[in-house]
Formats: sequence, C-alpha cells, structure tokens
Amino acid sequence: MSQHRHPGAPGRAGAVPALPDLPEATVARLPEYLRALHNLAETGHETVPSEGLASAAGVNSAKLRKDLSHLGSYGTRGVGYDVALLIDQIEYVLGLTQRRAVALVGVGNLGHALAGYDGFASRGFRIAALLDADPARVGEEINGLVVRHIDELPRIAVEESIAIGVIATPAQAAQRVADQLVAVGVTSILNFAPCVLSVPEGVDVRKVDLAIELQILSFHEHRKASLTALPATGGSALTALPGGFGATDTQEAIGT
Amino acid sequence: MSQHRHPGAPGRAGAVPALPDLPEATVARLPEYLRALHNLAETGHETVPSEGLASAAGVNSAKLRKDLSHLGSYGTRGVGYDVALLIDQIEYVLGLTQRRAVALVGVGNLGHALAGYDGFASRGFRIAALLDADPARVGEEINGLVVRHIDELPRIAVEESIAIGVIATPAQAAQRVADQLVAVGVTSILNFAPCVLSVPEGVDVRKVDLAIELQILSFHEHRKASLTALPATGGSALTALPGGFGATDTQEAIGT
DNA sequence: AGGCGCTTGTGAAGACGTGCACAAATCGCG
DNA sequence: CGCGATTTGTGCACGTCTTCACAAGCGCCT
Ligand SMILES: NC(=O)c1ccc[n+]([C@@H]2O[C@H](COP(=O)([O-])OP(=O)(O)OC[C@H]3O[C@@H](n4cnc5c(N)ncnc54)[C@H](O)[C@@H]3O)[C@@H](O)[C@H]2O)c1
Ligand SMILES: NC(=O)c1ccc[n+]([C@@H]2O[C@H](COP(=O)([O-])OP(=O)(O)OC[C@H]3O[C@@H](n4cnc5c(N)ncnc54)[C@H](O)[C@@H]3O)[C@@H](O)[C@H]2O)c1
Repeated sequence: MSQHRHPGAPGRAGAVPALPDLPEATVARLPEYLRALHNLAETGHETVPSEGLASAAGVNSAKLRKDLSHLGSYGTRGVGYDVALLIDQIEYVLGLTQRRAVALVGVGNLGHALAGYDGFASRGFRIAALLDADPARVGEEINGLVVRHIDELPRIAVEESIAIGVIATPAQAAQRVADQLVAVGVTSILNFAPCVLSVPEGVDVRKVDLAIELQILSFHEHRKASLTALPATGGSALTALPGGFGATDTQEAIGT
Repeated sequence: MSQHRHPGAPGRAGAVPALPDLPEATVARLPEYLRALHNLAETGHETVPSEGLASAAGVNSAKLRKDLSHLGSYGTRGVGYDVALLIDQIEYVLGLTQRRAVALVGVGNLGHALAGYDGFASRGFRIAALLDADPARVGEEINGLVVRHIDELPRIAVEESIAIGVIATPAQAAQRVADQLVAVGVTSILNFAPCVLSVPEGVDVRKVDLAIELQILSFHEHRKASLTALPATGGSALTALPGGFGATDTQEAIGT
C-alpha cells in the first residue's frame, strides 16, 4: 500500500536517530507527564523529583521513573529531572516537534465543539481542515476555518499534509470516511463514532466513546451498591436506591 | 470449579445477588460487546458465534469467550450465544437495568455538544441536570433541559438521584467541581478537563482527554516515519532544543 | 441412534505491566 | 574533602492480560 507521506520532514539531526521501542502503556502515559511538566514549568519549577511529577500526573513514582528510563531520559540523582529538558525529550519522542495537521470530518454537534477547541493548538496540533458531506454545512466558517466538502479531501490532504484524521460523523458514515482518509494516505485516525473501523495494517485507530466510559462507571456503581447491600440475606441488587449510601454524604464545603 | 450462578432466567428477581469479580480489562470491553450485540439484534440475528461477535466488536474470539465466561454467561456449543439473552446479561452486569441519572457540569463549547447528544439516552443514561457557574448561561434551555446554577447541585442531586457526574469545565475549575460532586454523594465522575482530579477512596474517576489521544497517535506517526526514513540523513530540526540534548551524551543510549 | 461438524469453555504458557526495595550517583555543607 | 541526605535507575517478584490449542458439549443429518 502506498503511503506517500513526506511532510517537509526535516530529518533528525545526526543525534538520536532511532526511537526507542517504548511499551504501549508508557506511551499512553507520556502525554500526561508532558501536561504536568508544562504546568510545573509555568509555576517556575526548574527541576522536579519523580515523586512530585508522579503525583502531578496521578501515577506511582516508581512507574514514572521506569517510564522515563525507557526513553533514555536523564534525571539527576539527588536532584530530580530538569523540567525544560524533559519537556523537550517527551515532545521529541511523541513527535510533537512538528505541528501535525489534523483534518476534522463531520462538523455537526460534536464537530463544532472540537473545531472550537483550543486544546488542539496548544498541545501540538493544527486543525487544517473541516470537512462535511452536508452541502448546507459547507461554507460555514468556524473559528477562522471554512467548512469544505468531503470530496475535496484528496486535494486538501496534499496541500495541508494531513497527518491525522478525526471522525465525528454518525457511526453509519464512519467506515466510509475512514476509507476515504486511508485512501489519501492518512495513517492515524481518531474515531468518535461508536463503531469499529476496519483499516489496513499500518493504520492506527484510536476510539473515544463517551457511552462506553459511562457504562464502565455504571458497572462500578453497580458493584459498589451490591457490596453495601446485605451480603447474606440476598436482598435484590436491582432495587438499589439512592438512600442506600445516603448516610455517607456530607458537609457542603470542603477545605479549599 | 463449578461454582456457577443460577442459569439466567430472564426475570432475575432475587437471584444473582453478588456480582462476579470481573477483570478490569473485561469490564472495559463489555460495553463494546453490548453495542455490537444491539447491532446484531437489529439486523435480525438471534444467535451469534464468538467469532462473529468478536469481529463485530473488534477483538480476538478467544478473548471474547474468556470475557463472557467470566460473567458466567452461557453460550451453546455448536451454536453460539443467544443475542437477546446476552444483551440482558451484560446490561445487568453493567448495572444498566436502571437508567442512571447524569449531571453535566460546565455547559460551554463541549458541554453543549454533550447535552445534545442522544447517545446518552439510547445507551442507558439520562441527563438529569445541566449545571454551570456562569449566570449568563443559567436559564438557557438545551434539548428540553434548563441550565441551572451549580449552587443548586445539592438540592438537584437529591431530587434527581444523581449517580454520575460529568465535568466539562475548564481544567482550573475541575477540582472544585469534583469536590462539589463528591460532597453531594456522587461516586462516579467522567472528567473531560485535562487535569488530574483527587478524590476520596471509593470514588471512581475516568478521564477523556482528546489531546492525549492525538499525542499517542502522533507518537506512532513519528515511529512509522522514523522507520521508513534513512537513519543517517542530516538536516537540523532540533531548532528549539538546547544543545545538550542531542549532541553530547545522549549517544550512549542508542542501540545501533 | 450414532456419527459428524461446529462451537464453547478453559488449562496452560507466555507476554506484558506494576511496584518494591535498594545500590549507585549526585549535591550541599561543614 | 569527605559525609550524609536525597533521589534516580533497575533487578526482581508478582499479578494481570492475552493467546493458543483442544477436550467436551450440542445439534443436525442420515
Ligand atoms: N455529540 C456528542 O457529544 C457526542 C459524544 C460522543 C460521541 N459522539 C458521536 O460523534 C458522532 C457525531 O455526533 P454529532 O452529535 O456531532 O452528530 P451530528 O449529526 O450533529 O453531526 C454529524 C455530522 O457529520 C456529517 N456527515 C455525515 N455523513 C458524512 C460523511 N459521509 N462525510 C462527512 N460528513 C458527514 C453530517 O453532515 C453532520 O454534520 C456520532 O457518531 C456520535 O455518536 C457524539
Ligand atoms: N471543546 C472541546 O472540544 C473539548 C475537547 C476536549 C476537552 N475539552 C475540555 O473540556 C473542558 C470544557 O471545554 P469547553 O471548550 O467547553 O470550554 P468552555 O469555556 O466553552 O466551557 C466551560 C464552561 O464551564 C463553565 N464553568 C466554569 N467554571 C465552572 C464552575 N466552577 N462550575 C460550573 N461551571 C463552570 C463555564 O461557565 C463554561 O460555560 C475544558 O477543560 C476543555 O479542555 C474540550
């Protein structure tokens, strides 16, 4: 499969040519470390011990150190990690030294919110195109970008060097959109539609599904409720009522 | 090894008081199975083999069978799983037999999209309250619900039996909102703000962070690109990086 | 009834991820 | 200049998750 992807890619300088083979679990945590590090940098910290960074990122400090050790990062014993240096390291590993262009397909309810989100820009990405199939939406301007028709994708993909596609269409259209993205050389897709996408090998898909998150929470609610219910008498868990745990509620103000 | 629960009579009144202790990884996949099963039911399937359900859910069939075996589900050898029965089973385990009430806090850009999302209702939840701190937003009606002030949370939480809180405020306000939710007895939180929340034990928090997803994709893009590129190419890209990073001592970590 | 093909449920093995605990490295200070 | 306080990096043991492979169970067809 041809993946002619050659974004103005400046080859890395002679140093650090090969990317370490990071465990997937580590990769998933690096962005969290990065966010925490940016916070620390803004509050004037020049170095941070693993313990501090770990708690800012919500993980265990041993895990953090192991993660960082995987990317060959150098902390200083007795001191900690250099915040600015570590930011550079992680951004490099994550490939954020180039600002990747994102195409957002499906500018409906959710798409509008995403298009207006500044977290894209501030964290290494650039929304390069808004695309929709509905002629009524084409031409609308959002946040300085004009919505264009999905059929223009091939041209836009080349012009803008689209690296990542975001799908925010109804589930029924998602597979077709994915196919179109793949056809123009996109090898990374973030899918908000509640469906499984099938893509050729070499294409990465990540999925965000709000309802799944809620259902996982629901499971734990259910389990928590069934634990507080009478274990021996076999009271029906189906009728778990809010009053069940109401006794543990509290004062309205919490120490700020 | 034969400690199985009662064969699932459809009306599971009084039976099955205790929830099996499911592996977390399994719990995270059940919602996906459930969605696939609903699709199958709508297309007229009465039974489905593990292979079919697995591919509809995007997983390996052995994994699917093991997952289902954990919840004591009964398939029929030589046939497969009864779609309707399995839907009931999974919905029961996930605690979806009661429609949980969700409070959405922060009705801004993203909050509007969520409030208008029908995937809540169709998958077991009910948006019971929209809350915001901005007086200008209070009173606005979205999808039949009126935005109310966050200070009304304590009263509303009781009235509506809020089970789950969704935070869609700026990161800076998220911890405070979480505290308020916890104070009124909410023990499950879905957080869209890019920050770590600290909550008392017994409260579950799940986080959705769009930028993190993109950064993970970016990493894989980067890795894919570095594999196809020549390792020796010159050209400076590390413009913003301090010299110490690439040039000096990082070398030894390279596995040639 | 009996055999045959299909599919589930699961034991076992291996891959992967986590967390402890401690030696090695570094800094600041007397 | 050496010492103690501090913090990193990692070996190791343990737990969780995935995957393979196959016996056991089921229905259908002859
Ligand atoms: N709204 C939310 O908060 C939310 C939350 C989670 C998930 N989702 C999911 O995100 C997706 C979008 O949700 P929404 O509420 O924005 O829906 P929507 O109907 O408001 O918007 C969908 C948009 O996609 C466009 N579209 C349809 N087919 C297309 C195609 N082939 N090519 C390009 N564009 C096409 C439509 O014209 C429309 O503008 C859905 O799959 C939904 O389940 C939404
Ligand atoms: N917009 C997106 O697509 C998107 C995507 C991913 C993540 N996020 C995150 O979701 C959050 C919301 O994003 P947004 O774009 O909707 O921001 P927004 O500024 O448009 O909306 C935030 C809303 O929260 C309200 N708010 C502020 N403090 C509050 C408080 N203490 N109690 C109750 N309400 C309060 C504000 O009045 C406002 O209405 C942010 O943390 C953002 O980083 C947004």
